[in-house]
Amino acid sequence: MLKIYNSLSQTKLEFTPLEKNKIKLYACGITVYDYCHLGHGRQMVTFDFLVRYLRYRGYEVDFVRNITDIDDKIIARANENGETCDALTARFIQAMYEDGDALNTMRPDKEPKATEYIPQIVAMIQTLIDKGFAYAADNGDVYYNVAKFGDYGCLSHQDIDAMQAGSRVEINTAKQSPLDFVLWKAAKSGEPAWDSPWSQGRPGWHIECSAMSTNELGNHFDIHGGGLDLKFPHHENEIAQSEAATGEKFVNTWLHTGLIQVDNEKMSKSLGNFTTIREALTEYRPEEIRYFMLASHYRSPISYSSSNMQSATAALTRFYTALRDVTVIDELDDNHYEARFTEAMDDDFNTPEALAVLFELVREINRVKSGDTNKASQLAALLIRLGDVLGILQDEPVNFLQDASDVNVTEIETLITAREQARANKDWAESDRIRDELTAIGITIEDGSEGTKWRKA
RNA sequence: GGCUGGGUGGCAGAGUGGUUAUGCAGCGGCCUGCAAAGCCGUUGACGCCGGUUCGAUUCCGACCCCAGCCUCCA
Repeated sequence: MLKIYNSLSQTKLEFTPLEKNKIKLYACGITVYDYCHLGHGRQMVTFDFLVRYLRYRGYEVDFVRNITDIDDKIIARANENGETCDALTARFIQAMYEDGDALNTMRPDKEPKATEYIPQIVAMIQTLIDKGFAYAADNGDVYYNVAKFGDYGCLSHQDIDAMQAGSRVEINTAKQSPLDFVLWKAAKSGEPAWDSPWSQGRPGWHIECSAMSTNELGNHFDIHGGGLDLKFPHHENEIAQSEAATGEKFVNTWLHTGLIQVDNEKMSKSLGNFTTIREALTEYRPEEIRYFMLASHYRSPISYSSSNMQSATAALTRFYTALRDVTVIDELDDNHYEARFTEAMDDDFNTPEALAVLFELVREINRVKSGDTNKASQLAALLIRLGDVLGILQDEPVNFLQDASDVNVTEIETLITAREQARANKDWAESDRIRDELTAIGITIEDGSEGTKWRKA
């Protein structure tokens, strides 16, 4: 029984899709004015294994993730660079694909862009005005009247009065209340603008997602997610917009991914403590980054640190060492490992628990490896298949362990051959000297019955 | 100040009203020329104070601490 934690009810609930065996899922994508950092990466990886698991579980998944390609920051950055918004966003959309691909994440089924949904956005704003939930101000802006939506705060579990008391929103005289948020923003001269009944302008950030999600997935769909930092106000505002406009329930399950921290603080653009995905990839391999993210529950904060990354490397080394020299063949029909893996993942996508099951599989493989090679092969096939659900363990073990990209294979093999000669002569001093030499260049040696193997330390 | 999460062994990180998480590190053993890898065994924990209970790390309450949100942010 699949259970998912729902931010609305603040409990783990049995998950039942609206349509039998079909899940409609929307994730808030990124605003493309800069390179993605690891926080974005975690969100991509989380939705990726989530979709992989749901499909593995037999559901048809319609996965939509938007791209915000018009917004104040995009305009500001394009101006700084002296380029058009279109040129800027095209570049960073391309970069986003490169980063997502590098992390072995699948592309969403649909990726609506805000600029391609202006008519739908304008129509939704008009509906909100007609129904009395929004008002056009004299300056050409349109605002949502938060006080009109009775359930406002249902997701962040705050009431309007408390929010106003703690509000740090700047004074904006065009708004009737500080909590009201912009649906349509009138353009200043030189800014990109679209026609609307209220002004030449552009959509607010929140309305985009309401328009794109309901147009792609229907007024009422299964799962909507994003980073925890989007819960308020973004997702709260989406609920207010969508439910007011359609008169229907918007989303059944709200799912939020935990944030990445650096030195006990959130990784973010504004704090400037972020590492971009491509920067991280110069230091670590994609699978290590992915493992690092899988090693904690998706809702927990995780700390990007060298020691945590080293743990990821160590764990993957153990997996690939077990898989090395095992011929993978058809696996056994039934076994308790897969059942336990599924049980763990069914419990709100408990990847740490699922990985623990995979480690037990590793131990079993290592136990039978030298005796029952047939069984080892079957278990290895299972390990690789379950690893694929998490998006890991798909590399050739030797590729991972030797990572020949930054290593001189010829030099290593020459040294190993020389060492084997010394060992044959029982010249242990020379043998150990060569091993020290290999250790010095970061290579670990393992003497086995099938000869000497090496891997990066 | 309000609203969310969370505080678990040396580190990371699951979980549970009484019983092994798991990985790394440590210790003992096997294997090895010695190592490495692997296997077997093993030490070690639940923020603080009360309460409920035969029994709480697990439930309840207070307190302390940490993070996120209340402004754009995955």
